[in-house]
Amino acid sequence: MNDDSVRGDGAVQPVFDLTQFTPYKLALAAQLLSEALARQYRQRFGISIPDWRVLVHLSHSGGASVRDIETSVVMEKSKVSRAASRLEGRGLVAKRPHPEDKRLVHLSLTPEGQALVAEIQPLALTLQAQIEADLGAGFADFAKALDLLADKYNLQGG
Amino acid sequence: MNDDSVRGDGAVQPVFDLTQFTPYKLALAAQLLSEALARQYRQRFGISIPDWRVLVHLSHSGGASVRDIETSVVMEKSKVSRAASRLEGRGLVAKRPHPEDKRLVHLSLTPEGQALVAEIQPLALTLQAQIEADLGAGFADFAKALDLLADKYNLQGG
DNA sequence: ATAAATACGTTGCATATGCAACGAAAATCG
DNA sequence: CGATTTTCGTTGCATATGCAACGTATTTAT
Repeated sequence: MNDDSVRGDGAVQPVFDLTQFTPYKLALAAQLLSEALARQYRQRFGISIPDWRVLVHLSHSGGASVRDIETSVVMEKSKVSRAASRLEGRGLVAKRPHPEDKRLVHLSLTPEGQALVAEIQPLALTLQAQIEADLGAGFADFAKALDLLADKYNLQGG
Repeated sequence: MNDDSVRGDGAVQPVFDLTQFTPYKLALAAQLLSEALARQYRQRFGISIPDWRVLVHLSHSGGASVRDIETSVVMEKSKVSRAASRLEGRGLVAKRPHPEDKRLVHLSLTPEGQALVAEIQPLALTLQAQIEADLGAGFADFAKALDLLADKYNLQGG
């Protein structure tokens, strides 16, 4: 990444190889893994990754507002809103007005939604186990590094 | 991630926390880092990440076809084609017919394109250095893990 | 040599996305 | 209290994306 080459004018121009650039590697690994996952979710259950994230968060939390999901799974609120509408249309999620704060929309899984999550989770757990096996002893450090980067580059460039 | 909870019917349902799911963490870190980078590129140079990838590859290779870029930086050919057209429109990239194979479009940087790359590269190198500093001794292993995952999940789910 | 199959790059189309604007509701301030 | 600000969720709009289809060119097979 950092070998230097001398140009005709004598100035030094670092040789830059995109494939050795960490943000690129990170984006690539994330893209490939997401695509692999998305293929499964889509083919077998007809849901997208945003859908999946909403479903999982609702399963985990037992119910949440759009804003809750926006912050906890880091999705634009419009993306959450649209995913929720899609899922409601499929009968997987119920939208109810919040009794105390009428601005909020309370989202929760329907029984059908719970059943779907119960079906998909094993796939995710299997993938997780596979990744942990792939990375072996280095897995914990890898996960920590991801957390560190996400924390450091969360809003702002460092 | 793998704590189990017992449901009313006696069956065991693993508790699944999206935020501990590695594909999610990976996607999140990649997204945040990409956004930080994209902000800089866009604000200061008016280019997108696909544009940047094409520019860098052309700088590194000295010239390439759409297909070359598609495979080496893992971008859909339509994405490459559109980025190349945008960049041509801005005078940063030249499109020429390939002399031997008339199916190919030979892309190369114009002097203006070279100048732009020379301006942007320091930003990228700085970010790279920062990331390496953030991760410290663990950087090399982290990079290796990314390569391993990208390799393993390249086309297919493992 | 001719036909069929493949490769390359562009474009049309349907969908997904981010962002800003909006209306409704709640919180804060004077 | 009443007025202003802020919050929440949805939607309109411009843009970006993936995928398939297409025209052209080359390679392979007959």
